[in-house]
Amino acid sequence: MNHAASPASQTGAPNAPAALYQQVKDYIAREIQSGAWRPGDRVPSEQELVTRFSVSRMTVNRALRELAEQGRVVRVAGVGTFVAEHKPQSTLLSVVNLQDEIRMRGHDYACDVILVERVAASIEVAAALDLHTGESVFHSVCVHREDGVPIQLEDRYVNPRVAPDFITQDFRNTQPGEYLLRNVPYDQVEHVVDAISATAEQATQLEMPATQPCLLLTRRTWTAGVPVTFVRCLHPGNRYRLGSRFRADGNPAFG
Amino acid sequence: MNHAASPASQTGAPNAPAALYQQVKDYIAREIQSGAWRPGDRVPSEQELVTRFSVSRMTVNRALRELAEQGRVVRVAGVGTFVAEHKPQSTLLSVVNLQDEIRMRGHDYACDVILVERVAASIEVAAALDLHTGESVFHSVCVHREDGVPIQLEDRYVNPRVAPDFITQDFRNTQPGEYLLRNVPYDQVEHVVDAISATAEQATQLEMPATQPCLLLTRRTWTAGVPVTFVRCLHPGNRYRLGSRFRADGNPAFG
DNA sequence: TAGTGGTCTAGACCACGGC
DNA sequence: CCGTGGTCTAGACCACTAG
Repeated sequence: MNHAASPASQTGAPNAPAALYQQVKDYIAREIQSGAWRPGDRVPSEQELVTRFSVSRMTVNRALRELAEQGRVVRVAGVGTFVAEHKPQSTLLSVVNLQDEIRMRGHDYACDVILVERVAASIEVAAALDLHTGESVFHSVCVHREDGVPIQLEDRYVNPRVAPDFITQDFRNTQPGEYLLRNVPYDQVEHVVDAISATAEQATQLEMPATQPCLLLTRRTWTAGVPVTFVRCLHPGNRYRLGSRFRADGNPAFG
Repeated sequence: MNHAASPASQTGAPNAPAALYQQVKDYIAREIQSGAWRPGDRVPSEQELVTRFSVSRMTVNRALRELAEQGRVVRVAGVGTFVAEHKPQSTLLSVVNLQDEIRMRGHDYACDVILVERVAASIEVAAALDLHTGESVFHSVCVHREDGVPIQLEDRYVNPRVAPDFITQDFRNTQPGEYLLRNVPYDQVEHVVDAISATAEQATQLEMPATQPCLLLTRRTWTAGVPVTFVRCLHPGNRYRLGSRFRADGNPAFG
């Protein structure tokens, strides 16, 4: 194995050998992927890998730490490293900011704010925002358009405790979601995707036939554990889809 | 700042101070989150942080590297580290293995294999699997059930070049997707989610009314760059949803 | 007590980009 | 040229777990 004095392992280097930690990582990943090491099997200890690859412990440690972050191995201090049980066959789908996504496609983005009001929380909204039924909440409805075509009907509820000035904003230039992102950034988010039919009113607002199935993206966000917003985004099924591309090595590349 | 001789920063330690790299990470994350450092702003160099926090460069490097992995900063070798442009408001949704998911809920899982055949690739299938139209491909159709209720109609095409024995398998005990996972593990995957209407035949197979909107999950997988399988999973909208919960600090926790 | 992983240090060499 | 980040080393101390 080549050492510190060896050719570059720099990002840009064209035909450079992989970084040492990456070589160790690849080796372990291959043993797991090939089935040579089964789930639950013990992975060689850091010290064993140090001697086997003739690298320092920090290098082996980085390889194992990153594999653990990816969920391929489980590390237990004082015990050892093990092949993760049952490669949780989960994959990731990306949910991107609509405005950025549309503009990145080079298309025109517009947002019609249909409604901004203060209402009493329904049972559902109160539960979602962790408030009492009947408490005052902010409510907004907008239609987002791509090149003039409605792409999303956004039905949003906002917790006045964390965004008291929401109701007094001028939403002609900044859409509600954008305002919240800038002023009440969240640190936790929950998403749910459903396929449903639109109501007659929703179909009208989205300028689509009522028979068209829709994608419903429901999102809740929190900041420091306090609910910020609860929003239902309704997309005509023939005008919107969620997608992702994922490479095994760790970094997802979305397209 | 406390040093090597300081109290534990071990995982298990109850009231131990955070690890030094974590403290540096937290500091930078706070400056960004609070808005003190705007997108595009330069983050102090590793050397500056080393002197400011009186820690070693490796420690600062780990903090910055992990922030870069999370997409909060962008690092350019030879130039510097910068606050990431407009936190690409993307979030992740998990797509989990259906069989595991159902069993994890404590429900009964079953799979009816409707069909396994060899067919000539249509234009669409040929494009998806990177084959020529009319080339021979394997085709299977199954219905997956949760407690007897159809949850997914799986329409799968398999590249015979990478899974030549697919057609000769006995799928009474192992379902097609499971066979592929075990024998032709993939290293790249693409997912797309749509909301569509089921055809009459599909509605019958799923034992659902034809008017019910459906979630269509289309997946393609590759191994070493070669397409493995192209599968369309159709879910009745009222019996299935995709969901995720994401914490800001890095590791998504799905529920 | 011996082995494990978790963290940290104080150096080091390298490729890159801007000056 | 210098400062930047990317990587690597050969040690070190610690807490935890098991025999």
